[in-house]
Amino acid sequence: MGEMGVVTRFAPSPTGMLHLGGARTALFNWLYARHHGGSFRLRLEDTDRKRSTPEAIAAITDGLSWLGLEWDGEIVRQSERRERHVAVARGLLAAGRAYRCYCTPEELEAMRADARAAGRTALYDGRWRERDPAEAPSGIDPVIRFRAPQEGETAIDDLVQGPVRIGNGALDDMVLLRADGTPTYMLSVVVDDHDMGITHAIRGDDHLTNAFRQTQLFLALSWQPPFYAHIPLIHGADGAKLSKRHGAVAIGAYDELGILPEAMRNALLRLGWSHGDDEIIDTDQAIAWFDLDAVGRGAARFDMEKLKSLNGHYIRASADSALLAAIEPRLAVAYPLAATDEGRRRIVTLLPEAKTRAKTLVELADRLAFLVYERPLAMAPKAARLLGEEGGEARARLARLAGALRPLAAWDEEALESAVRAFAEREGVGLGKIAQPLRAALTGAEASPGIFAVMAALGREETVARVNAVAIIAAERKAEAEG
RNA sequence: GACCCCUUCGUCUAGAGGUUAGGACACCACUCUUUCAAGGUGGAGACACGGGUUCGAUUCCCGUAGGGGUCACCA
Repeated sequence: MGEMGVVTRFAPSPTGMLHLGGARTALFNWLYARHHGGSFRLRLEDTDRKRSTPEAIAAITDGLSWLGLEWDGEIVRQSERRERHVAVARGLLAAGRAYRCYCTPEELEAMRADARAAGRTALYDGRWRERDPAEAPSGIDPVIRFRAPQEGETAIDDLVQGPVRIGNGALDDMVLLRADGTPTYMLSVVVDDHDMGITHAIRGDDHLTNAFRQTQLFLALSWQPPFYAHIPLIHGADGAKLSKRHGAVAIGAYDELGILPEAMRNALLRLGWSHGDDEIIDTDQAIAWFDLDAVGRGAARFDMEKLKSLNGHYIRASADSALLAAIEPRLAVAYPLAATDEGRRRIVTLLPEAKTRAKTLVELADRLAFLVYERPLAMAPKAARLLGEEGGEARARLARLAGALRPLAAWDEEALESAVRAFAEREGVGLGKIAQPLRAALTGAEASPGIFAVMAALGREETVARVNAVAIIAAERKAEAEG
């Protein structure tokens, strides 16, 4: 309910992948828009055509879709709005709020080198600001620079950072139009934010100083700047800004790891934002609670372990059908049986048990894989140890157990449990003495979901067959050796 | 270097001028138990430092240190 008219935007440059930082920026914009009943726009800042690729665009839209952050309206591609940007720059030029600068790149470089050597900030010194264009050297295409205010200061009332101000002397006359006539990012952002009616620009705080420059431009254009909210960056394990070299991983990698989008949203939300002691916050709750005033100002590091813990929670809360759909393809790659009715039946039967044990879909699939193995099962070393040697007591007992189980009237968890317990009593051993070798025989591993659930999922035929595969053969070999 | 921002357990964080400084993940122990998990119970673990202001500061102010960000005809 809320004030209509809130318009946020996620405005990445499609030059690489969508990583955690970008994903969180998108999430915050999306949440803020949804919370206020406004709209969330997607804009591609592709003014640097050389570096913008279709692959990168797909990476962004795929990433957002996976995260469940639907944008409203059409995607705006900045490169397609070039004429408008140029027109605005020309207007500024005509109004005397911009001017032509004929410096060569070499000249600018020398200027900066001098400034650095003198211990000054390497700002453009405005050498063409008041110079007569008649003095323009021939053969040089000029850039158009903004005639920025040199006195006073520029202030923004940032929704996260609070009031921040900077002396105008710390800013220089930025380039609006390049020598080839194309608009720069700084111009495009201002024009597009205005034209799109963006009310709130929520972005990483690496843009904080840009906000001052952009505010100056808005003022020069007599436009109303949006509210700014600069959220702290997510840092890598080394404490530095996430970048391609510093652990920036594409959001899609988390999908491959078996992370659920809702867990990712929850994790990202809790990075720099909190609501008292609440940790598990689903998306509806997040929309209801989210606001900018609870966003912290310190950079946070991403913790994979916490994500996995959250993911485990959301896996446990997921419907079995959804989990089946997610893991079946993963399993079917190696085990075709997973994609059959029988395979699916086994998986679905065991899912309620198995999902309490997995922190990722990959783990879940791994723990369920034994259900769709072909016989004979490969035994893990520890599992083989549980079985003991061929002809040994453990295997002999398993052979007797198979005989006891085969004629069971009902084949469900409850019936199986009482049958096995009764068998253990008859044998005069603890349940563990039966359950562990049985687990090895049925799963090939020493750890698995509850053994009765495993048997129920495998079904009578497969259970008996797997037990006999390790027990009968061994017994026969022993008989052979003795006879 | 200049400008700007930040600093509570290992990590993410709550918190208020007076609290046993709370929670979560991770860690340890116990419990449950057919294994492994999950669950339950308990434990260890933090206010960067120095000055102020104040009856009292971790909280407010100023410094210091440390960390981060920005200084392109990239975005």
